[in-house]
Amino acid sequence: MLKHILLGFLSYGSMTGYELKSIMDESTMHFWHAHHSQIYTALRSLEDDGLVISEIEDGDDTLKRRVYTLTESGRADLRRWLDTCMVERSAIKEELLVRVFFSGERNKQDVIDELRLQRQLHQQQLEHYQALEKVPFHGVPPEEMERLAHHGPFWTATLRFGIAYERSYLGWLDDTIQMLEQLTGP
Amino acid sequence: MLKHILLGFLSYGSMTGYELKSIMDESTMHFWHAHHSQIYTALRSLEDDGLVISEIEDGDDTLKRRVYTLTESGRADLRRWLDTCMVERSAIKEELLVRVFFSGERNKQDVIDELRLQRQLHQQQLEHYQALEKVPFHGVPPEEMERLAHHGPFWTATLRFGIAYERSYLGWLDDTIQMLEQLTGP
DNA sequence: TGGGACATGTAAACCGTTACATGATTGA
DNA sequence: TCAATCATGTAACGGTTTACATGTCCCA
Repeated sequence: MLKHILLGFLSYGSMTGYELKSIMDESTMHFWHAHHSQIYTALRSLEDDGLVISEIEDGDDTLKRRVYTLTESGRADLRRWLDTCMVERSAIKEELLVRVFFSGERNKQDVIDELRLQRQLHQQQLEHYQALEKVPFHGVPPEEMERLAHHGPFWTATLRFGIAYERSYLGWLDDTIQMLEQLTGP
Repeated sequence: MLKHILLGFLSYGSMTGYELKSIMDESTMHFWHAHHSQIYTALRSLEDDGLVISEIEDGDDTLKRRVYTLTESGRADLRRWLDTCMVERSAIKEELLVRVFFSGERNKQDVIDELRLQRQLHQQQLEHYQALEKVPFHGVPPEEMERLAHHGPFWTATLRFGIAYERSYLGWLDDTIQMLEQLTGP
């Protein structure tokens, strides 16, 4: 998955590992994230497979930025991946739900407090998405905007997913907090 | 995470790896899943750490069922884990969103077809949850129901999450399909 | 001159998936 | 006797996280 994300971003233009990490933190963060260590090793592995090539940016200064460029083989691999439709749902892994599931023996107020904290976090996340929605092409340099304009609707769609998800999450948290408050016993 | 799920189920009563896999497939499946291979190795590792003990069920027949039982140490570990509140949101990893994000160069109809297939899958999943909701304590043997009754509201809460999630997912898919249909160009 | 952003990596540990592998029990 | 279900495991591989490790550039 990460490899295809990297190929996807490199299809927009050549970039360093650091830039890929930054752009992911600004855009795919809410549906796929990766640590910088993972990105650097994935890029090396993509290079071993001939899907990208790298070169050190003009070596007149000591700061060595390794710029990665998509190869034809890499572009073909990306296209093949995109053209192969997903035929399953992607599975959810939500730690909070595991905790709620096993919370039958916990102190009721502790559970409520935990859900209220999560409520805050998800509220913040919702506000973050809503702010991003107002600034289309956040993180895209102005000179690239025109060339990438036709990606806009797709980027916006993923953002709308995030907004719908957080709203639904907040609704569930509110319902569950209310249910717990009405529950008798500890 | 998986280890705490196993400890959680073993806190209800002693079980084999096979039973733990079955019970997970019926209950935590929609927010955490694991393969049997992972469960068997995790149980061995929990035993190495002294959190569970196992014994082969009365050896008069050749069928060897290894029954795991929570130790005091395991129970304490579970309690410690539950008493340590989560202080971050759990991150999402949704492959479909990655695909949508990079779908700007794809054939529009292919994307719509992919989303429609996902629509079917999520519709099925919603119906599955709605069926489960009507049968409280599905998968719990009748003689255990009373003892586990106070877990009911928590189990139901996770199911309600699943229902809200799938409804929200379906709404997003419909919106996104509609957006794509109105989009000009290939 | 110190801190923060920029920039890149390695190593170990851990988690998760897929494939391989075996064998018993039960009911049709 | 055949298939489904019960039952348990190992091995290889790949993905992910955490910690360790280093050094530059630029601004205050």
